[in-house]
Amino acid sequence: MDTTALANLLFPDITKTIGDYETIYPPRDLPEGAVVTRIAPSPTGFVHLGNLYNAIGERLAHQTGGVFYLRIEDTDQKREVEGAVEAVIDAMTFYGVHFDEGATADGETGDYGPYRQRQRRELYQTVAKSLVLRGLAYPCFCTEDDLKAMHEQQEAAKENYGYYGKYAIWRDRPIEDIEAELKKGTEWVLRFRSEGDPENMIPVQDGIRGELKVQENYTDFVLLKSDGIPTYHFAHVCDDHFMRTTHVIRDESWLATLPIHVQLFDTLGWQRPVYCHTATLMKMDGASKRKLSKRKDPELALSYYREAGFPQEATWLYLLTVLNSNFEEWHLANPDADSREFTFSLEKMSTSGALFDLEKLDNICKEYLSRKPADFVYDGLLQWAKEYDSALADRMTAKADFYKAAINVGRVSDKPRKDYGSWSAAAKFLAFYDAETFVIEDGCPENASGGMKAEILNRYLDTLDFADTQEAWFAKVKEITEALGYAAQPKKYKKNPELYKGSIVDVTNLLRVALTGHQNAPDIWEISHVLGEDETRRRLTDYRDA
RNA sequence: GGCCCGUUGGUCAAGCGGCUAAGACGACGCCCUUUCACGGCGUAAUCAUGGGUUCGAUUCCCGUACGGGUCACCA
Repeated sequence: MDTTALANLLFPDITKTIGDYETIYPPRDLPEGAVVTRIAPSPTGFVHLGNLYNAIGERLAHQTGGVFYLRIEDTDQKREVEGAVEAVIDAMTFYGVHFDEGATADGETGDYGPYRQRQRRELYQTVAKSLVLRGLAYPCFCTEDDLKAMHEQQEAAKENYGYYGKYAIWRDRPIEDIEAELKKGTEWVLRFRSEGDPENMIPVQDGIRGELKVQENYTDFVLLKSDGIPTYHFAHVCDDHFMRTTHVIRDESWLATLPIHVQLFDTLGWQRPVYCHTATLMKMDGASKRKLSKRKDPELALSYYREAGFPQEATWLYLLTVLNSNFEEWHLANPDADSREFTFSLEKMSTSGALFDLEKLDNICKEYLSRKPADFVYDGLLQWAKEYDSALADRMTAKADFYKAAINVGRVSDKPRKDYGSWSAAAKFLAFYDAETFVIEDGCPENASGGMKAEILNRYLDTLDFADTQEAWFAKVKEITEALGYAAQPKKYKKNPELYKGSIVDVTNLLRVALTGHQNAPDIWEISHVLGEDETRRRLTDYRDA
């Protein structure tokens, strides 16, 4: 076979060589050990948790004086959605992920571009042509139906699926046949001519998993699709070589095609990057685990967390505890330190698929928010509200001091409350403070309902004096409690329930429901002072008369 | 079906040949407490399984089971 003739037949317009590109994209001038990595999403409009998960590469890159960039894998035009690139950048920016180079909303920055694969067509074709020249690639004119029939045949014969051996019908065709098809205008793909033997096991060093042994690839996989655009496999190898990527961090589902990638790097004589295959986040489905699914699981979408309003930094705290097994310990020892001060290491990454634990996320967020000053919480909530609850945003803006005071209840203490872990939960929790959103949600405690309700509230209203200190106020509550036949100490009531109508818990909970609509709410005295005397009296009276 | 990856308590996990097998979340119990919280203390684990290697395996090797992933001109 005259490979030069074939190469020119297939790629008449390609005049550059691989060597030219080596000059265009020289090795990066970086310190020893610097990590160059990236995230490489496809612009489907769906930004998922995994994208953020793999953005952990940023920390690795910046911690070593390396580079973190964004590449857009838009080789599948069918799946592309308008505005998807902006969505990725927006989501990453929201979570504080910073790119040193790569695609931007309206263009790109950096010397190793273009960073959108479809704009790198010439580069891929140049590499493809060189492979044809070396006799390592050839055109295949099979139709989709041909391939389907082949697959069925293999299934029936219980043979391995794929384009190989006797099934690789275009592998050794004479150039005349190829020319004839080309003349007819038949669509073709470019396939890699694999010399691999499935008996050979290739050792691959994985940055997370250690030494892996993969079977050598024996199928003639597709390099270039019929539209001349590369498959993921080919684009990945060309790009990560010429963009001088040192570490490829990606989901473990790519482990299955690792043999192809390794084979490509090796035959092109390029140094393989360090592959780092992360474990897939799982979810419980009935009794079994399964991969988080785009269709079934809303929590796979990154927007889910933003909408729910989990604070960005706290979301990272959770992700980091899942990603790096020694992070949690570090964070416990340095609760106020920025998570970026933590030295991230690949070796500490988990290799088995973890169940995504929303409960723990919530707990981490609660802990995080409880340590923040009221102003911070106010700002965060307001920002969230502007996007997802404009009515709340308006109220917060109109009554900023009031909302700050409400947020501050139970906060200034060495044991701050942990009432909410997300902005949406905060919005719900704080609703009772504002007269505009106040509703009674819980019932009155049993021992205080009926006849005693009005009695208790009347007595309380009579003695209520906003000038009282918290101590004086509580002394009065106790007086009322005892005067009406309730035990001032819950313990006493527990011991002799027959001696009392109930305990102080019933009395205070009644007040709590009247003022907040809930049996679970912070300190009554503090709340009252946020509400002000008029509103406090109004609520107590309304509840008495209800 | 082929190939690949994984398997320590309900969940996340530490452990990298010798330990009473950390810690966190959740659960439960107790305590603190003038209410709601917060907090403190405590309870619960035959490291999937069989066989090696070794004086000694949760840790190393092989098999089995189970779980997951992947076998496209999608990434």
